[in-house]
Amino acid sequence: MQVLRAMKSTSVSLEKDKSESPEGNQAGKREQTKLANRAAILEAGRQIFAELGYEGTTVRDIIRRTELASGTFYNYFKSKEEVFHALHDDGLARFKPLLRAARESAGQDFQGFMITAFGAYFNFLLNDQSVDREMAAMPDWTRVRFDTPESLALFDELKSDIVAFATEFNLDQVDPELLTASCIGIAQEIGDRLLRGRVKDIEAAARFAAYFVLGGSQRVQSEMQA
Amino acid sequence: MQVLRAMKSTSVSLEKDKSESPEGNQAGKREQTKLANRAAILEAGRQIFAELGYEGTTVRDIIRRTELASGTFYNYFKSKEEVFHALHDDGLARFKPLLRAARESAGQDFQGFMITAFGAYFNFLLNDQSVDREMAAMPDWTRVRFDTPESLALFDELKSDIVAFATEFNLDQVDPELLTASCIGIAQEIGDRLLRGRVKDIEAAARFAAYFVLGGSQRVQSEMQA
DNA sequence: ATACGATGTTGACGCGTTGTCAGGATTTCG
DNA sequence: CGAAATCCTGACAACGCGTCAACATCGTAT
Repeated sequence: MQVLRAMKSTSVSLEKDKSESPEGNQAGKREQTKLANRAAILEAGRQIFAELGYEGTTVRDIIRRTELASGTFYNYFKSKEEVFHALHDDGLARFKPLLRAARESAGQDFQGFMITAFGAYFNFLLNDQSVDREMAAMPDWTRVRFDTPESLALFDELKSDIVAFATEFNLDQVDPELLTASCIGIAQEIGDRLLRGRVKDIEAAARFAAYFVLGGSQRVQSEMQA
Repeated sequence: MQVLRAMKSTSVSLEKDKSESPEGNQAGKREQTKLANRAAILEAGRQIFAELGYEGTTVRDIIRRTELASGTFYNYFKSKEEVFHALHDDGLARFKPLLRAARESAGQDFQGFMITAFGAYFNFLLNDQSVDREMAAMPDWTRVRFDTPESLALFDELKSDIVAFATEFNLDQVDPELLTASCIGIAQEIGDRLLRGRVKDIEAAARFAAYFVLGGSQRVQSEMQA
C-alpha cells in the first residue's frame, strides 16, 4: 500500500477531490506518492538506525516500519547503505549553510571564523535530528563513518576556506592538506565526546578548538621556516 | 578437521611421536589444537577482511578459508565482530610498547615525545600487518571504528602521558580531555590520509602534528588565562 | 467517459548466512 | 585399556536478501 493513500485514509472514498484541492497538488499523483514513499523510507530508516544501530538494522526492519511491501524498497534504494548515505547527506545539506554563514560573517577574522565554525558544528551535532547523533548515543562500540561525495565536497570547501585564511596570514609553510585534516580530526573527536557527554560545554569546546588550530598553525609555520 | 592435524599432514600416520618431540609440546595436544584453531581463524579473518571489507565478509567466508567446520567457529568467537576486535587488539598490543618507548626516550622533552609518538603511530599504520591498514586501502567509502576496552585503555594511557607533560609545562588551563581528543583526532585523520596516499611524507607529517599540538596547547593556555 | 499503455507496487521465491545441536571423533586420565 | 571429558562436525530451522511475474494505479489519447 502506498503511503499517500494511507495518509488520506480519513477521507477514504472521496475519489473526486475538486481541482481546487486545498494543498498544492501541483505535480501528478505519481510524483506525490513517489516523494511520500521515499520520505517514509528515510524517516523509518532514521528511526530504525537510531534504535538498532547501523549494523543491526536490516532492509526489512526499515520497510516493516512502513506501509510498503518489501520489494518496493528497491525501487528507491539499493541497500540500507544507500539509505544511510541519503540521511547523512541530508544532514550535510542542513549544515552546509551554517558553515557558509560562519565564513561570511567572519570577514578577515580567522579566529572568529574558527570559533563560529566549530561552534556551528558542535551545535549542529547536538541539536540536529541527524542519524549520527542518535547513533552516537548507542551503547555499542562500533561506529561507522561514511565518506560520501557530499562529505568530500564539504571537506574541500572547508579546505579552500582554510587555504584562503592561511595565505592571508602568511602561513605558506603550513601544508593545507594536513591543516584541514587536523581541523576535521579535532572536530570529529571533540564532537564525539560532546555526544557522549564526556565533554559538556559547547562554547568552551569551540573556543578550545579554534585557539588550538590557530596556535598550531602558527607554530608549524615558525618551526618549518627555521 | 582440526588445523593441527592438517599442518602435520606430511607425517600422517605417525601417531606416536616420542615424548622427545623436537618442538615443544609442553602443553597437551588439546591446548595446542585450540591455539592453532584460534590462530587459523584469526589469520583467515585478517585476510578476508582485507579482501572483502568488514561489511562484506561473513562468518562463513572466514571459516571457509580454514579447514574447520562452520560450527567450530562459534567455539572460538561469537561473531565476525569479535574476530575483528581480537585482530584490532592484537594490533594495539603491538603498538603499545612503541608508545611506551617514545615516552621513555623523551624524558622531559614534550616536543620530542610528540614527534616520536606521532611518527611511531604513522609508521605502525603503514607498516604493520594490521587489519586497519589493509582495509583503508579498499575502494570502499565505508569505514568502521571500534572502541574496544583495549583502545580506551590506550587512550587513557596517552592521556596520562599528556597530562604529565601538561603539568610539567604549566598548561593548567588546557582541558586534558580536549587535548587528548585533539591529538587522537589529528593522528586519526592524518593517518587516514597517509594510508590513502594523499599525504606521503611520514616524517613531515609527524613533525607537523607535533608542532601543531605544541603550539595549539600553548595558545589555548594563553587565551584561557586572558 | 473510456480504454490502453506506462509506471509503480506487491509478496512469494530461490539463494545464502546465521547460530544451534545431537551425534561422532579425539584426547585425557584413572 | 576404557571411561569421561572435550570439542569438532555438518545438518537444520529461521531469517534476510534481491528478483520478478502478476497485479494495481495513473497518465493520456481518443
